[in-house]
Amino acid sequence: MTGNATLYDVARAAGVSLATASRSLNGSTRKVNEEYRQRVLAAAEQLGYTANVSAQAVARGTSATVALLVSDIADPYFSAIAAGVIRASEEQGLNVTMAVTERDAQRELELVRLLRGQRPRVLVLAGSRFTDGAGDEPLSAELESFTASGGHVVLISRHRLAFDTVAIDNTGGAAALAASLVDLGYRGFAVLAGPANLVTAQDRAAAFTGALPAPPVAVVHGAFSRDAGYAGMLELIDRGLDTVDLVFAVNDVMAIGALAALRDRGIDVPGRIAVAGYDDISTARDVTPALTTVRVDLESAGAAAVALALGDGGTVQVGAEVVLRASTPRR
Amino acid sequence: MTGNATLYDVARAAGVSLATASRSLNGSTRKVNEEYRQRVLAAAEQLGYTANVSAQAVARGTSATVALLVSDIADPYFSAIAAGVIRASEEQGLNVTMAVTERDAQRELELVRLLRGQRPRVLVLAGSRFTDGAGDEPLSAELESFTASGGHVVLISRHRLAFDTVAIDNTGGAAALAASLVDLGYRGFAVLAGPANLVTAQDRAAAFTGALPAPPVAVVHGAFSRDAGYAGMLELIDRGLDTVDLVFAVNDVMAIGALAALRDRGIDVPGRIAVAGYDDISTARDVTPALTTVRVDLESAGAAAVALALGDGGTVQVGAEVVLRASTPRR
DNA sequence: CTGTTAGCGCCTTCAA
DNA sequence: TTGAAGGCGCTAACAG
Repeated sequence: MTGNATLYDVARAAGVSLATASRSLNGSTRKVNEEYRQRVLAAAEQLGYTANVSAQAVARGTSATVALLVSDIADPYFSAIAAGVIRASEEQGLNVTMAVTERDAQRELELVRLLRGQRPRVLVLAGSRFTDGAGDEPLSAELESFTASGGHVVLISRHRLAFDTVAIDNTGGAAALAASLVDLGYRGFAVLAGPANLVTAQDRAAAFTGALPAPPVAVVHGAFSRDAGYAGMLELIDRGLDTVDLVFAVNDVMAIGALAALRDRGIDVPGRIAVAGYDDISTARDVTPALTTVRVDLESAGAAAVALALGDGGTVQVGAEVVLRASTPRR
Repeated sequence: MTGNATLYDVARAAGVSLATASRSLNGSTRKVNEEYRQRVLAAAEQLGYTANVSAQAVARGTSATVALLVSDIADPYFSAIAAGVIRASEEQGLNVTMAVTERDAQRELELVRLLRGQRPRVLVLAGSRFTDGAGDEPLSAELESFTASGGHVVLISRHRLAFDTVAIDNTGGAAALAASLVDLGYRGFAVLAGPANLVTAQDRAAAFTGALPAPPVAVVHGAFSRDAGYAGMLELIDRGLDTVDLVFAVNDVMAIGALAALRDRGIDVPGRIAVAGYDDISTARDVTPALTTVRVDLESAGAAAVALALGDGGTVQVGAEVVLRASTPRR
């Protein structure tokens, strides 16, 4: 067989009209003679027919797809979210298409435009906004015109924009973590605060320091990555951390980088200095010492996003829960 | 603005014909009066026009999409591959749509049919086949009729099927690892061999044991996951590993599970027993002790898959390189 | 170089 | 219930 079988082909093979074939294959309310139906199904099977979803999308004016935009799919944070989005989408018979922004606002805007071209039913944006609101304006406009044309937009963890959103509890979790650590006896804090212009990073850092009895000894900014965590920790070390007994990294990936830096410099963790992160990515429990962190159910967040879009919209919070592990023993 | 602007709208707004609008917006070889062109562009901009890719796909008879099928996107192995596929696709102006099989052959087949419906230009299947060939037949048929209709199929790491493939060096790497370990003085080996019916797992295990001077002391099967690695290691411990001085897990995720089990049982690594894995996922270097493994550049493999599809096809090997770390010191 | 006009594959009124 | 026919948004000959 060469070339894809078309609906017309199966209709002819089954000896029925196009309409009947369409109705028995993809139609909504079935009202087609059972015998015809069987003939069509058989013909389709025999010809290896698969409906051309593009054509369906054009004809119906809407496609069965969910478009997902993430910063970096290799980052466990986003791959967990993606897993949730994909699972929930598939359950609803929706396909997901996906693109990665590499944390570039400009690129993000382009990709949103591109994805809009697919006329997806839902557009999910995961990843935090920038605090300076750079590029917010055109993005908002783009998203608004998308919703105006019947699409659903769901934001994961970026509360600055006015769309349905799955909020991740950054402030509550960070504050609770700070409280727990103080409770454990820690007194001198340093913070690997991540990008100064990323809302999520800033929220976590601010809530954490806000819940401390005294201001942190040091705050270092850097990218949201493992390597930046490593570099930031080195910087902290070089600055001297005599009065520091705990380093809080605003995400686990950075915390793991920090652990590596401490190890490489021969500084005992948690003996000399304790470390805590945020997110509870799966490797958090596998590093040594196991990392104290704040658990966020990212996969649920992803699933919630599509549920929100397909449901009544609004905002939903996914909780954050402090998970104390070996990296922060009682002091 | 309500509803999506259509090409017809912008043509009218610009005072030109549909064809001219099409040509200046999406046309290939541009041969349109610059003034008209500007007018069209302005109108498009003003109306917030985005080409309906579905309509384009229907009209052109081909879509600009790459469909990617992975076993589990939350698994770092697959998310690295996905990152490569996405990056390379975007560089070529292709969108990627993605689905996850959850390692279920039946589901995989369904998803392939579903994805075919999108008439993608390329279909990338990542993830190993089953040794029993279960479900190979219908899958092959499906893939063949896809290629027959002009699509490109690329398999990543599953050499049993006759399509273009990005082969991952499982045997060479495993053999080299075995040799290195023997060289380091290890003599008693146990293998966490993963699923008995997964080609990749089997290849690695077989090549590893084949390169050993004597058969391994023990071989345990289980899923390809962290938890299965943990469970398998416990089983090994319970069987008694007096003569074992090294455990090889056929992938890093399992190896990390094994490390956790050893830690929980208070067994010193690498003092009492050494551990090695495969893949060199990014956390391999962050666990303690850092994991000896075999590096496979998964992201390159993903990128190579789309290059292959867009190029001349064939088979490409991505190399494997032994990476010795602290988990396997000289004995 | 521009506009007209068939389609692309499918869905969906509208009569029959 | 079935079939014929128009239309979805866009592209690609085809004439002008």
